[in-house]
Amino acid sequence: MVPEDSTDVLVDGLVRSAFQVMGVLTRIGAEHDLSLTQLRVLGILRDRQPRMSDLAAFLGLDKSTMSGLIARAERRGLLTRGTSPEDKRAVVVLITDAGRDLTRRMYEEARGALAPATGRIGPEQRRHLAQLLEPLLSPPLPAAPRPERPVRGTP
Amino acid sequence: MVPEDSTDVLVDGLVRSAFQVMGVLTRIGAEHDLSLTQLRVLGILRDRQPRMSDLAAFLGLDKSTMSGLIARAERRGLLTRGTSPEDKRAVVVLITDAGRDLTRRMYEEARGALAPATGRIGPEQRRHLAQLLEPLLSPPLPAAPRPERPVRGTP
DNA sequence: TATTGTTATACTCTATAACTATA
DNA sequence: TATAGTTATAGAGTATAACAATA
Repeated sequence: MVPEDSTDVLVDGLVRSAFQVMGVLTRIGAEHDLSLTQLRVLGILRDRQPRMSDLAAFLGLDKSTMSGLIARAERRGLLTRGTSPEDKRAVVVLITDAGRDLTRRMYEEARGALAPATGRIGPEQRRHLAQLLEPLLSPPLPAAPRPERPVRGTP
Repeated sequence: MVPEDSTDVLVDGLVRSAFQVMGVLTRIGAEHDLSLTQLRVLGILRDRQPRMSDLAAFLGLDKSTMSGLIARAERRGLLTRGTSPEDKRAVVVLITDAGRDLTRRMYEEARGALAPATGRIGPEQRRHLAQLLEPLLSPPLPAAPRPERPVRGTP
């Protein structure tokens, strides 16, 4: 029995946890006819109005992939495209009320679906786990950095 | 400032961590022309010989999806299909030496790619984090439950 | 009859390449 | 010239439906 390296056991746990969480989110998304990526985009848009290129860079996707993703979500009325006043080439993406509602519902469902897991430890431990996780997390997309004032979408 | 619920902060951390880890695994898989699902399948096969239906159930995918996934990986020589002696309808999936090598390399790359994150806390804390995570994890596919003895593949 | 797996089909996700418009 | 975004195209991932073989 070899003594286990602390990084190895942690990475193993993080990977297994990640697959488990992704499984839940994928299923919940699918129940609302959304891909995991679209669900993630909606989550990002809750408090941001990024440009197409911001989203593509953050998600590690090609800009052409974003075009299709955003187009399908826009067709469903979950978000709209707006123009930036500062750069006429840019397209900013804005969540709609319908998109916001759906997103809220899905994240509630995710909390419920993960409850059997998170409920296996006590509230103190949950807080402690969240605190230990925190330093590992990459910074999210900055909230609403651009533009200063909300932008008019095309309804 | 509303006091945050312990479950909410934890779920938020788990979701962000999951997207981060999936991003790393997706990139590493892509660098070896493998999808996230195929990378996961190879990881599962390291110490198991599941049937197609076991894999499909565990991954939450349709059996027809498995057929395509396994066919593409088999064409690349990463795994083979074998037959079960107990049930002539069943197909068991076996990793090849090439598949095992590639899998080991990819998981090493993942450890390296996650090192900047996991290195932000000390070894004690890494161990502690892994311990807190442990109770939340779903049980993996049982290791090599069927068959008792290894099965002959079709080389 | 029910289960295991494959095939045919259709749609989404994804990247590459070529294009337009703006900086 | 370089950057932001769209469109055309092609391959992989996915599910549904229909099917063959075995239980």
